[in-house]
Amino acid sequence: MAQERTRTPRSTESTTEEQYVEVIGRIEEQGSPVGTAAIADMIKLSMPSVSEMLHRLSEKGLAIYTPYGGTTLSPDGRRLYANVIRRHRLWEVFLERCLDFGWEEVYSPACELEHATSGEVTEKMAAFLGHPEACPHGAPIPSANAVWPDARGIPLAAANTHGNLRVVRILREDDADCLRFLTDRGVIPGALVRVLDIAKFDGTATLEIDGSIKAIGGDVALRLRVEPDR
Amino acid sequence: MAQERTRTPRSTESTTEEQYVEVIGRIEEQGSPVGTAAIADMIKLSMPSVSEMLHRLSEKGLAIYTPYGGTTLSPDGRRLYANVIRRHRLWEVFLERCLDFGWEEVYSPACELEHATSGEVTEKMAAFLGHPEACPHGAPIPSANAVWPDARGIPLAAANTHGNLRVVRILREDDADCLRFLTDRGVIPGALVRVLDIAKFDGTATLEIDGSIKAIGGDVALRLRVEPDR
DNA sequence: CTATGTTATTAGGTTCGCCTAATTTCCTTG
DNA sequence: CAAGGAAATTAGGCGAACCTAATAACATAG
Repeated sequence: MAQERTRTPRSTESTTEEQYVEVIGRIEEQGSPVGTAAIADMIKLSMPSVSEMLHRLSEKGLAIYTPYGGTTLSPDGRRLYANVIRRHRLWEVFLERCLDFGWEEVYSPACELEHATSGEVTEKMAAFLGHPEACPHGAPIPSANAVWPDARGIPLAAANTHGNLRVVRILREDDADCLRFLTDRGVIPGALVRVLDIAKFDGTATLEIDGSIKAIGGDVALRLRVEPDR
Repeated sequence: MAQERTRTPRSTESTTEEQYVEVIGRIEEQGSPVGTAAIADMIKLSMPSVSEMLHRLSEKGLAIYTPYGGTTLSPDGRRLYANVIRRHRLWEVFLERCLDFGWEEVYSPACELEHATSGEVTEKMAAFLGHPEACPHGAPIPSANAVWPDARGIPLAAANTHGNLRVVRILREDDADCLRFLTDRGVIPGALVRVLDIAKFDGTATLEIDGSIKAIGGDVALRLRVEPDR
């Protein structure tokens, strides 16, 4: 309602700024260069809008931005990023575990909730959920003081081809279509798979899952993280 | 994050508009006349800002606004109001029941969350919480199709002075100080009280609660709703 | 029935976020 | 190393939501 004029009792960052910081962080984490175009593409806004906001984030000390040269999160920006991701992924856990959403559906409602969540609510949620260390996609949840747990899993292509592998994480949790595709094939976090082949040519993977054989395109295979099953 | 440009997949109402509608609805429900000043006061904005927004709400068909003459919610506005209140109070139930917030603290975090909650999340929350009919303050939660359950309780002053009464609702759930005051005295929803006296002069009430005697000022007493204890 | 104060609106201005069109910078390829 | 194209920025504008100062409407008390 109103009365509390604290839109968000976190600091002075607007929802919009948080969104930009989140997008920049995600691109950085993918290892891609953080260009204005990449941000604009992911956030679905025009490049001039992004360019303008980068100046603002830079002034605010959240990003390090060199015109024509790309963008990085500053230490403050990285702290905020960890915080936003923490809120986001805790909501994802809640939505899947308590509200009966599928793991492939939790991303977007979490995006809406994350910016409306105070620190107090965040920490009480974490306690309520038993301080989970990963979201339903297997991605790590940073601690309240912005420390990241060790990322679990290695790329499928890097795994020993012999022996059983446990799927521990799937990247690009925003790509609902891809997640549904993988769900169809049984490739979900926690699944046990065996690699029959990975094509040298384009990375297409042939997997045995639950006794049946499934093929996964190279692009998608790159998004899987696995661990040897002990 | 981004990608989903649906700020809120409900309709086309902005967060801001929802806030105004909520405030107007609450004032209406109190029975007070809905003047620009009352809205401005509750929402903590200047009167010109409110005046401007009333024109916009009027155009959008959410409010019926006569310049110099006051405002009412339109049927559409009333529907939206019920919807916002539903989200708000479901969050309050969740915050109190699951996250260990006190009933006097749930109001403002719920204000932040309510505008970021899609219909799908709302209904799954309702199911998760067992379709509660009242918030922690005893206020009714409208159904998904905007039907209000019967309001429980009668004003303290209207209750039979002899016999035990059950506190079933406390109005003005936004007034945290008052709620804390009442908590101190054990006047919380569900408490059993006996009226020893209600001053004719100013309504000051003398109550017996849990074996001890407590006085409650007339203004506050007006906010209590009770039921005869069977 | 006029004077006065309260209530409300109009006028005019700001900031934030966003856009399109025009221009600039940079990189690459012939 | 010039030319072309991709990437990015600047220029100029717009709407939403806010504000202060100035003005108008209404209600009521003398």
